[in-house]
Order: sequence, then C-alpha cells, then structure tokens
Amino acid sequence: MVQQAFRKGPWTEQEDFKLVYYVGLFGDRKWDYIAKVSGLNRTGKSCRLRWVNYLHPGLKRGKMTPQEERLVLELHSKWGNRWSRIARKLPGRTDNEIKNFWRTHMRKMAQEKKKGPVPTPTSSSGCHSSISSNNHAVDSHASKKSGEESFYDTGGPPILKGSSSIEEFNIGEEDQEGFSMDDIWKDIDMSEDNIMEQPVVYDGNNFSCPPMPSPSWEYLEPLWVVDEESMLFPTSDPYFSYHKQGSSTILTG
DNA sequence: AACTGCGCCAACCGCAGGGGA
DNA sequence: ATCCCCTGCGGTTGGCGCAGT
Repeated sequence: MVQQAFRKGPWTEQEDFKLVYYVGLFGDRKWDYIAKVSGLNRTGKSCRLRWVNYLHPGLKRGKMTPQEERLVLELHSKWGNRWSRIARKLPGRTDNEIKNFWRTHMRKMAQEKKKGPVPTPTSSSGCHSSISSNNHAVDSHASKKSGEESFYDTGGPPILKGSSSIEEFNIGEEDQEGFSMDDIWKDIDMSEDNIMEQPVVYDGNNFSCPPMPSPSWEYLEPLWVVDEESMLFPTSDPYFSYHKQGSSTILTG
C-alpha cells in the first residue's frame, strides 16, 4: 500500500469550513471517516484535535479566570496530569489549554523559586502569588491581537456568534463572577471517581457545559443548513462573514 | 529601528484502551 | 480469545507575536 501523505501544520479557513460541515453531517466520532470523505487530506486524529481544541462550539476562549486557575491547581494536586479529566470540570476549556496553562504556571513558579521562597503551588492561597499577577499580565492572544477582533477576545469561537441559543455558551469574563465555584467543588466531591457527562444546564446565571471531548451537535444544528447537493456553507452566518473579512487564510499559527 | 528573549498557543507524536470483526 | 482499527490522552515542540534592550 502506498502511504498517503497527509497535510500537516496550521489549518486554513477552507479546511475549517469543511471540517465543521462534515462534523455536522456525521457527528464527532468517526474521525477517520470524516477525514476521508471530506477530502481534507488530514488524518482523523488531526481533524479531531482541530475540532476539540478550536472549532468546538462550546469552547470558551480568553484567559483563564482566577477561579478557573485555582480550580486547575486544586484538581491537579488531586489528580495529577489528568488533563482531560480536569478539563471536564472546566466548562469550555480543553485539556490542551489546561495543559498549556499548567506548563506556564510551573515555569513561573520555577522562576519565582529562583528569586525567593514561594508558597506551595497547590495551596489555593499560595498559588495566587503568581496567578493573580498572571491574570493581569498576559494573555498572549488578547494582547497580541489588539486591534483586531480575536477569537480569544470574544469568549468563544466565532461559530457561536449569531445564534442566541448557542451564544449562551459564551461565558464572558464578567460572567465568571457568577460562576459558582461552590457548585463545581460540590460536583467534584460527589463525582470524585465517577465523572459523568452532564447535560448543558442554564439556570439563568450559570452554565454547565458538556464535557469537551464529547460535544453534542444538537445545539449546533440550527447553524448548519446542510445541503449535500451543493455543499453550500451558511455564508450568511456571522462566522463566515467574519472570516470573509479577514485577509489571511490561515486561522492560526 | 533592529535584535533577542520570552510567553503562549496550536498542532504533532506516540502510546494505551475500548470495541468490533 | 485474538487481532485490528479507531479514538482519546498526555507529552512535546515549532512558530508567532510582544516586550525589553
């Protein structure tokens, strides 16, 4: 058999469109199949990763809130490097995101350690020596891309925009204040070793999103008018008009 | 203004587990 | 019962942009 040379590297706008379209058609499980029929010339793995880490409608972009940071630290002290597990407790955050955050955090801790003694990283009070400053200091994308509307500034991937039902997944930075950490802690205590997928719940203030790795397409369907014949994309969707305004075909990297 | 270092994110790789044939 | 394929997870790295010099 001749091994097919798959495309690698950053995803283009067109590839994203295709992927979203085919995930809409076939769901988010059969990645190899999607990769094949879509003609993306990517591996199923690559498609899945792109979806989970970037295109998934439940994603919450932007820097982690202090609450989230604290939660990550606590959960990490509990579970170690079980990123996906930790991610399930942070609605809208991916394991990759958390992993990256942790790396950055550890680096900072190491640097601070060089300078002088610091409280233990896993203590919720101690970690704030770096965390809180971090909160103000940097968000690479938010600050980097000032001047242009960034995915990372909007509280969610653009695909979400324009749909009122979906928009509700965008938990803005401010909304995080109302994000009940107590609920999360309770949840953690209750489900310690019995993590279940939970339905999306909106009580008027807070959201509980489905775990990232297994997103549901139910809430996306209205966005996608699937036309298999013509393969038309919903160009009227804000997501697409957004991208059409952009000059670059490369979305990331 | 140019250069360098750093921080951050996206994406790849390898491995393990689960499910179906 | 075994094998194979697919999916998911964790670790790692390359590239981009910003900040400091």
